[in-house]
Amino acid sequence: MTDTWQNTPSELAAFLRQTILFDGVTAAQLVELAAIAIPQSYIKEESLFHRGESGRGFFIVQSGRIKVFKLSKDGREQILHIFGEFDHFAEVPVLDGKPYPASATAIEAATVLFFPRQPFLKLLQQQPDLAINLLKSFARHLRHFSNLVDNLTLREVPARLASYLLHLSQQTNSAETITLDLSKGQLAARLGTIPETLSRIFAKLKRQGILNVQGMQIQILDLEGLRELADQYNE
Amino acid sequence: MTDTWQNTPSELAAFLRQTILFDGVTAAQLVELAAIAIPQSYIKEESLFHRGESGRGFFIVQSGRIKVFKLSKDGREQILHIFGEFDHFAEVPVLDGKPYPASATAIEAATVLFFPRQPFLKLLQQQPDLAINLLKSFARHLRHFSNLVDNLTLREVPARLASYLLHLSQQTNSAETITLDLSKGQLAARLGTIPETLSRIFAKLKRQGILNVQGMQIQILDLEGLRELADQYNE
DNA sequence: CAACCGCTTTGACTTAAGTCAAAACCCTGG
DNA sequence: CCAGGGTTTTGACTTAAGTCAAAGCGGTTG
Repeated sequence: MTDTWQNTPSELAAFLRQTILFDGVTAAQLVELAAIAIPQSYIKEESLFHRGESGRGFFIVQSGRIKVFKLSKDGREQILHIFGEFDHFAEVPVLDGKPYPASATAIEAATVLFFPRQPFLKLLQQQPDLAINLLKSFARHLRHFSNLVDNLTLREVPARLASYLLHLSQQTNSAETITLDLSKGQLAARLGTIPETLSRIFAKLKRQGILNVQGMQIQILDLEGLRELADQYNE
Repeated sequence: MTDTWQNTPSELAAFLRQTILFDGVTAAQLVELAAIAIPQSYIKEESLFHRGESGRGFFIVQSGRIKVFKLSKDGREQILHIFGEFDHFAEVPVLDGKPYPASATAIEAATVLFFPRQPFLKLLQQQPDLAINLLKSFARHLRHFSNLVDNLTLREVPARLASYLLHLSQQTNSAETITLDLSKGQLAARLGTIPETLSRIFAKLKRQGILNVQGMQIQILDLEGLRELADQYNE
């Protein structure tokens, strides 16, 4: 990890203004917040923190992507969440003072702003709007988790993959052809499975004429079929 | 569901004072909160709300227990959380205005206080301390979920059961012999499995001399063995 | 006290998904 | 342009856990 200092205070404030977390915060408050933020940069695969470490503060992503994940005793990985530009994460330890419940690693080169716990807590108490914003963001996370649990335990892997692809295809309105935003290995960890299983499911969907797969390029040949698959319960 | 009105305002305030959510709230504020609370009572197995319904408000448990759960398309149930006295739940829809992400049912006769969304939101904005309390409680829930995910996907059923039993035995300091707080069927749904599987695991642990099981009474014969089992990663 | 209903257990079987190992496939960098 | 490293795929096999059906076991209630 490298501390970076190329952000001028006003650049920082301009960036913070774009995050949902600080939406509606006054200019003066934004300056205070910017004052406690510590810019950091991470190279690909570099770890931000490990499960169990004491929670020194939380992060906002300026560029790149960060994965938050759990590891099983024998090393299998379950990705809980992937955060990109303007997202913030690891606020839980800020509030309860306990250790990070999961680990975080940059899946590509990334720059983040680090907000140390104590100074941030003080600002949080002074700024009710900020607390409400944070509450909304927690609500979003809780929803995400409740979704994740039902995906992982109540639906099988093909259905999870189908949902994921449909979700991707909605985001990129290029509909027909989509590009995976993760390596197959990482996608497996996101979907709660292993690369071999994922690979086999891709092969099956190809055989069934639902998809065309070459590398990270996925062509959806049978959208309806994919929807049906996902419909083993969706959102 | 029955509306009940036997709570006098001061009784209500006295009760609210005991919840973590309203810890540190001034007496005046407590009165305001009590004024918007609607006491309700539910019989065993009665539903409080279903996944997908619009989120009209949240609840605090006065007595009894409520389970919050997800259902798979073919009817399998995954319990996300069980709430007891002084606990509050379903605040997420209050903050984001979206539908309930899961369903809730009384697992035994219960009385709850219902707080309608809009009036509560107004109070929330006026009371920064309340917002902080709610943030802490969200933090607790998020931790719970992150734990749940790793249990359900990274550990197998015997380990989950072992953890559950150890957890129970810690709560009730009666160590050796514990009483399940859920029927076996419900326990299975909590652990992310089905009654048959749970039953078989109990049988195996009996055979191995780790447990003695008769009905809801569990005797831990080999604490160390149980710990090892759970140690396929615990918190 | 017997009939009945719901929970729990047991048995036999199926299946989704994981393991282990080897081959194929890309790249990327010298 | 080729070598070598990581990633992905394929194959053969194992295994945890689910399904379906039947039996066992209370325990409540008329």
